[in-house]
Amino acid sequence: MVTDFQMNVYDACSRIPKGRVSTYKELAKALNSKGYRAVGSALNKNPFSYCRSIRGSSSATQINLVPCHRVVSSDGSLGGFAFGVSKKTNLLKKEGISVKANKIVDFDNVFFRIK
DNA sequence: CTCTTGACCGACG
DNA sequence: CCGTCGGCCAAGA
Repeated sequence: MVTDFQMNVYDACSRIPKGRVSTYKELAKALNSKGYRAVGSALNKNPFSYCRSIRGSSSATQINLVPCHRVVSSDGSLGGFAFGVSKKTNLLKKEGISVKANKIVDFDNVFFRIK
């Protein structure tokens, strides 16, 4: 089942624009909480994962999927990913974010602060 | 209700 | 620049 907390996490996460990244801490803060770890756990169970084949590619912009790969650790390192960090790296690069040695390049520049 | 387990964080040595 | 440690918080056993 999906708890309220988790939904809040997914919602906050989905606000991160393409080509930018945020942190677990920032997400928690947006939820008015200090449960950084809990946020990570929630993303881990993310039922709306980006890796789920975006079939059709038809047209519609119905993407209600949560871009959980745009969430990294507060020190700029990648953090984790349910389908493997390498997968996460690829997705990020595909969006124009460079990653090196398991860290976001120019982190301060691509960091997105949630309202 | 009480552990235990994380995609975490910050301070310290 | 490591590795450890204590603190956080939600879920699940």
